[in-house]
Amino acid sequence: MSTVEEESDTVTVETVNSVTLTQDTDGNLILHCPQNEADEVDSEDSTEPPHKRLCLSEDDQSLDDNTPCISVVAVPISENDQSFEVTMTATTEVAEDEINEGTVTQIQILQNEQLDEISPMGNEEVSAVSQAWFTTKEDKDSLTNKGHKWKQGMWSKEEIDILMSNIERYLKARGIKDATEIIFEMSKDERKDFYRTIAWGLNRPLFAVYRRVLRMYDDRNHVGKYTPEEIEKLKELRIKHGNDWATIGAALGRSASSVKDRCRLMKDTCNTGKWTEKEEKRLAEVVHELTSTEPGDIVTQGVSWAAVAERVGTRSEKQCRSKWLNYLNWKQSGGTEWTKEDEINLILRIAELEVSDENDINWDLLAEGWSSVRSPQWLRSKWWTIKRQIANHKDVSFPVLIKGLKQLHENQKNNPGHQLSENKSGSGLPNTNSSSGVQHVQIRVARLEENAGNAPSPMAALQIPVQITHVSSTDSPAATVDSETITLNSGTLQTFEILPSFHLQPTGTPGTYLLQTSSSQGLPLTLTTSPTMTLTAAAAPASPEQIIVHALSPEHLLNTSDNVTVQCHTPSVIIRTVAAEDISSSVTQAELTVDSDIQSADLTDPPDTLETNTFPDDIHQSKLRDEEQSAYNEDDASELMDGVMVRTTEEISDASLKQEEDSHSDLPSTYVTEDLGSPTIEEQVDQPTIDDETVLIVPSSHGFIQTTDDIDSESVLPLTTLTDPILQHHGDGSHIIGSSLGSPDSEDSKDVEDLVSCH
DNA sequence: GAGTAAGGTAAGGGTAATCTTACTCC
DNA sequence: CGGAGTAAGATTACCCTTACCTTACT
Repeated sequence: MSTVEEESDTVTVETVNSVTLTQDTDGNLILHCPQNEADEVDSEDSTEPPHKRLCLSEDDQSLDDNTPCISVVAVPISENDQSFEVTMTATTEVAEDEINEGTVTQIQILQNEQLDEISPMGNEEVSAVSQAWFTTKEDKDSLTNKGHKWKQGMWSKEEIDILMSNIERYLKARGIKDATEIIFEMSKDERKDFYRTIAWGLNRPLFAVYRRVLRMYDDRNHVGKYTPEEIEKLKELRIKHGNDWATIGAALGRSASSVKDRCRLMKDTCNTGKWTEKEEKRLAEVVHELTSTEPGDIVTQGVSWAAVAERVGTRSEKQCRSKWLNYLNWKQSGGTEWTKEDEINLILRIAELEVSDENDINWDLLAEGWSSVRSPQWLRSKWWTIKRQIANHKDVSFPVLIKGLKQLHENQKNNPGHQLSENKSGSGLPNTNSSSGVQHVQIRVARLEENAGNAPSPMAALQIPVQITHVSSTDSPAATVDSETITLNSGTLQTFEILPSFHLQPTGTPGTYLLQTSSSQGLPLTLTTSPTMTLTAAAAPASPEQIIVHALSPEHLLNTSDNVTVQCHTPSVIIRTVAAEDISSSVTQAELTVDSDIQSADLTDPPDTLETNTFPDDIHQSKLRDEEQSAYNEDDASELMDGVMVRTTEEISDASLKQEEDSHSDLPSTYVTEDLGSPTIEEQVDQPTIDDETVLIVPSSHGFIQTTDDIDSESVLPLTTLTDPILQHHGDGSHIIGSSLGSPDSEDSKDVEDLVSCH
């Protein structure tokens, strides 16, 4: 898949026919190369075993520009063991057909006695970009003319990982403990090739790598906010040393760039706070003057803010820029107010771009002709605000983020009656009494990516994309809402994405994961797999008092090839609530059994050992995400809300709920009720329903039924047919609880509210 | 001494996050 | 009137690129 450009004569290439792939908790694929195979390629008689590194190769041809880039980190298992582990991470989009057709047909082991002299990255493509210092325009033009492109902008986590890994390897190879020794203490000669070496696998100019490394290891960087004392001292030093930032920084214990940046904000003549009309007028005049534009013209680029600030006199360049781009430019040109519809439009437009990386968005283009957009920069900041509605937006892929936001806002659009503002007054949560203090937690099974034809391993069995949101039905739902997106790469054979939800972490018990919130909300949910999937909610002190579990619509799943869901693969689904004090001795509060005819995947199947030409999806996540997004685009948003809903609640005090309680006097501790705002159609045991969702409410005096209650099967809700479209699609499922949710959209809308308010 | 690679500095545009302020609602 | 909540505006620490300079090596 990628090869080494500079193969020296000392390099020999052997092909290994099979390796074992596993996956670590980060979703990285670990390739285990058996020692015997490694030995086979060890043809040299040298007393010291040759270094080996791994090379994924599509064929014998050299790389071209379209070659997908996979970062490979090869780590020897031990000094004496010729086995090694390789971590691979896909870094660019890979066409899935390439994957499925097995274009990666060989894994080559290269051996070289001076491996690190060739590449620390093993198989990384040697980017001409990363090996060029180029800071001059000529250098850039030269590379551009040769068809090279390189990454700019903020470093991604993947890039930093690669960089750190490279540095680590460099240090290890030379027995150096601390990178700062090299960076700050060694002479140029001593650290020869350091930057070139660690730049492998990074499509950034060497200079960018150099700057990044300096920042990373400079302990005078990231010191934080300047204290008033520091500011005073900085002023003195500035007078004394002028623009000698290195000296000032040294005296202040700050990096040169830090003091330089801070000084940019400090102008004796600078005002702070609200701009006066006079200042605004002056700023506008200066901007138009310096850009040779007329009042009313949109000016967002080509402004020398230092020059503007100089002329404005009372504000710094940053202040001028911010004021202009975020307000004045728009005001001057007669822009319109930004509305909620604009927000939805923004998400839709971004989604339409179908970019896999946020950096690929052309904000200038996006902002063009959009009267309520104040500037491309402002639009981007607006996007940032929207994005932050998802708590862990940083942890998810861009397509997934878009997908979640799109769904969220589409639902809002479709269900304006469930806006947060209405929630606030209680109308958005008709099933709960706003005075009850009841909190809701929603868990939505979102979507699953499956590598077709392969059964999951036990550890990979639970690949349940879930979306969890907390909603308080108190007056301030937003305050308690948390939501985030999970991406799970469980096992080697399946990849899936999870919409905004909680972190799912392995617990150490095979097949058991712990769902954790990123906030202090304390909602540990334990998911266990086979043969029955169990969702266990442990009631932490701050835990919510309602749990709602959704299963995806069957259409959503079955319209895709990766229709593996809990419902599809397990004979039953049990949803339990447990008291916080004893989560381990989980007590069934409600059991929802969902028979499924679908046995497309056996959760207990042992893990497969992959052939080298079998590429796991994980490597191609970006592609899958693209697919996922496109699949999503085809879905009706409401479909996502179809499915099973189980809810437990401590206090169900609203009238409608009480009504239902009355109607279910035969189920003293179990209530079947309508979904939020939806009429309820209760189903008797074993009665099929034709509803999209089933709701089960289990009251508990503590939000969760005490573990000591030890509810057995008798106390489990009576069976009824669950009319889950998923199940219907797969034949008739027998279900325990049935309750109609006449308006899935309304629930959908609530999800949206939850998400919107989660930040 | 010239050429070149590597390292370095300063300027300034930009981003992401927090802080502050103004406003609204009760 | 005042407190709480919220959104918008302001601020700022840090990031990144560009242009140009310096140093060391061949």
